[in-house]
Amino acid sequence: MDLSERQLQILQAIISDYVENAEPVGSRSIAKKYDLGVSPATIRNEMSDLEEMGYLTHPHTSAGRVPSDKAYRLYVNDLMKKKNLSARDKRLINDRLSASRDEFDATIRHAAELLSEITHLASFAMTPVVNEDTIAFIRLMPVDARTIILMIVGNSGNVTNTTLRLKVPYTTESLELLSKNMTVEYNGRTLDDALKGEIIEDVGTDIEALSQLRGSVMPSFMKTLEDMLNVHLYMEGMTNIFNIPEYSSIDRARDFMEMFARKDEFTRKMLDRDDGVVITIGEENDSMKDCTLITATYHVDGKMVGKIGVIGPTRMKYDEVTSLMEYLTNNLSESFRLTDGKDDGRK
Amino acid sequence: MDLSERQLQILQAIISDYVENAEPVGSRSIAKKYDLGVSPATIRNEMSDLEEMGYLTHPHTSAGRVPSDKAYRLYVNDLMKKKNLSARDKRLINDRLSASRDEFDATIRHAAELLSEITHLASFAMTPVVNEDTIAFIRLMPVDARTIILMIVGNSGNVTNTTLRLKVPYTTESLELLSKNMTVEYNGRTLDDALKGEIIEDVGTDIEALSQLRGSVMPSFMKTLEDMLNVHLYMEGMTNIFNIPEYSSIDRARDFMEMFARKDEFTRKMLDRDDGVVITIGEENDSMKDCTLITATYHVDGKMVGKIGVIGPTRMKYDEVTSLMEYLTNNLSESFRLTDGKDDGRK
DNA sequence: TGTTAGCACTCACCTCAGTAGAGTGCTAAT
DNA sequence: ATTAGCACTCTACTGAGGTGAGTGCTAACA
Repeated sequence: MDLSERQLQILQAIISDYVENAEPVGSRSIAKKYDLGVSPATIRNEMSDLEEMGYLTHPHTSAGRVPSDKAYRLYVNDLMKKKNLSARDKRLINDRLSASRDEFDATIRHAAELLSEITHLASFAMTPVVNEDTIAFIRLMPVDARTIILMIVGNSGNVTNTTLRLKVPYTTESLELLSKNMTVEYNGRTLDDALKGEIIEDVGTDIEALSQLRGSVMPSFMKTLEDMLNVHLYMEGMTNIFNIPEYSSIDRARDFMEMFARKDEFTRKMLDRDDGVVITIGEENDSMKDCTLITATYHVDGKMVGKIGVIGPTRMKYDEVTSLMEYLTNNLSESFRLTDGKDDGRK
Repeated sequence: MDLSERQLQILQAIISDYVENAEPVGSRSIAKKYDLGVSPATIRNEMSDLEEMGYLTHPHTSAGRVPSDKAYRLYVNDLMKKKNLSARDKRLINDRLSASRDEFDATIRHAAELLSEITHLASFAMTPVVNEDTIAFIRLMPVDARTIILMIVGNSGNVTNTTLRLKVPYTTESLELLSKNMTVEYNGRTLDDALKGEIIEDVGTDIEALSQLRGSVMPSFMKTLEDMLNVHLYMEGMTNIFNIPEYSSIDRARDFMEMFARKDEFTRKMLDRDDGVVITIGEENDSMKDCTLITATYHVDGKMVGKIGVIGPTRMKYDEVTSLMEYLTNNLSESFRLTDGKDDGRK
C-alpha cells in the first residue's frame, strides 16, 4: 500500500527532525516547524497510520515518534535528494589527497581521515584487494654474511620485502641465479595463484647449493606473498561514537569498539559487500543492528577494488554522507588511474 | 617521618584489598581478613594517622579508605615483592614470540598482544628508534618504463622501499650509476644525519641526464628516510578499559581513547621516558592523572631502544605487571640479540 | 468525510522524604 | 596503648507526589 503525499511529507519531516535532534518527534512540533497546513491532531492521525504500517515507532505511550529502519530505507530509496558538497569540503579533499599521490597507503589513510573529519562519524578505508596482481619479478639481495633481502614486485608497482637471516651460507652469484630462476618461474602468475597454486619443481637445480638456498628462502617467500595479499585497514574517528547519544551507554560503546578491534573479521565482512555505494540500515546488518553502515568502492587501474566506509547511528545525514562518499571514491579512482594514464600516454 | 611496622602492614592490607575489589576498605574488613591481632578501632586510629600523612583518602565521611598515589608509590618502592610469572604465561610468551623471530614488526606486535592478554589492561609496543642506524646501501630498480623502486637498506637490516613514478625517462645504466653514487655518498651515515644533514653536492655529475634523475629521486629519498625513522606503534586491548569500574563513565572512556588516537603525540611522550621499567602513578603523569603508566625498554643489538607499555587504573597489580614486563623485555632483547649473535658466531 | 478542538490519560523524569547500612570518630573504660 | 561502645555522617535505595510532553479518543465542524 502506497503512502499519500501528505504521509510522505510528514515522514520526511519526522526523519529530518529526528536526525537533527535525536529526540522523539511530537505532532505539535511538526505542525509548528514544518508548514503542512494541517493541525497537530491531523498529523497525529497520520502518524498513527504510519506507525501501523511500520514506518514509525513509539518508545512509550506518551513519547513522540521515532523513524524505524523501514522509514530510513524508504527515505534512502525514494525521498533522498542528492546533495552537493560544500566548496570547502571539496577543496579539503582535493588538497589532502593530492598531497600524497605517489604513496598508496598514505592516500588511503587520508581518505579515512577525511571521511571521519567531515562526517564526524567512525570511518575506515582499506587498500585494494590485489589477488589479481601478477608477479613482475623477484629479487634477492645481499646485506651481510648471513642476511639477505627478499623482494617481490608486482606488475601494479606493488612492492614488498623481508629481511631474512639465512642458516646456510650464500654467494652473490647464487643469489642472482636464484632470483632469475624464481622470476622465470613466477613471472606473470597472480599472487593468489603463486601462493595457493602448486609449487613448480625446481627449475635447473643441478647445483646442490642453490637448491639448499632455495629451500631456506621459500617459507619467507610464501609469508611475504601472504603479506602482499593482505588488505590494510585504516580506521579513524572511532571516538566520535562517544558523542552520539545512542552510544552513551558504556556497553554499547564497548561492543562497538570491540567489533573494530577484530580487524580481520571486520575486513572480511566489508569485502563481502557489493560494489558501489551500499547502505545497510539497522536490522539489515548482521551485527551492529542499531547502526547504519555505508560502504563505497574505488578502483585502481580499473581492476583492483578497494573499499571505504562509514559507520554511525541509523539516525544520520544520509544525503550528505553518500554524496561525500561518491565524491571521495571518484577522486580516489581518478587519482589512481591518472598516474598510470600519464605514464602510458607519454611512453 | 617513617611509618611503623603496623602502619605498613595496614597500608599493605588496604592496598591489596582495594586492588582486588575496587571499593573503599573499612577498618572492620581489614581486621577480619588480615590477621593483624588488633581490633577495628585500633586500625581506625592508624588509618586516621595514615590519612593525615597523605597515604589514604576518604571519598566521604562514612566510607572506607582508598589508597592515594603516594601510597602506591610507597608500595612500589619499598613494599612490593618480585612475583614469579606462572609457567603458563612463560610458555605463552616464549611460543608466541619465537613464532615470528625473523619478522621484526610482527614480533613487536605480538609483544603488545601478550601484554594486554595477560594483564587485561591496555597495552602498546613500539618498534625501536633507529636514528643511530647507518645506511648500508641504496638501490634503484626498474619496474616499467616510468616506474622505479627506491630501496634504502640500513646496516641493522632495516629495509624500506617506495615506488616512484618518474617524470623523466631513465635507462637501466643511469639507475645503476645513481645507485652507486648515492651509496658512496650516504654509506655509513646515520639515517638522522642523512635526513637532516647537508646534502653533499652531486658526486660526479658530468652527465646531465643523471643529474635530472637524481633531482626527481631525492624528494622521495628524503620521504623514505623519514619513514624509516618513524617508530611504529602497536596498541592492543584498548577496550579492556571498559571493564574497569573507574572508567564506567563515558567521558573518562572518551578521554582515554582519544589520547591513544593521537598516536604521534603519544609516541613522542613515551620515547621521552627513561630506560628500564618506569612506573608513573596518577598525578605523576602529565595527562591521565588517574592512571598508572608502566613502560619498559628492550634493546636491539644492544644499541637501538624500543619501548613497551601498559596503562591501567592506579589500582593495579603492580607486582605481576612489572614482573611480566621485565620478562617480556628480556625475552625481546634476547631474541633480537641472539639472531645477530648466531650470525657473528658462525661467520 | 476529512479535519480539528478539547480533554482525559499515560508515562518518563524530577524531587523530596524516609530508611537502611556501612563506616567513622570520639569517649571512657581497661 | 588498646579497645568497646555509641552517636553521628553520608550514600544508596525506595516510594510518593508533582510536572510536562505527547498521545488517543470523542464530538463538533466545514
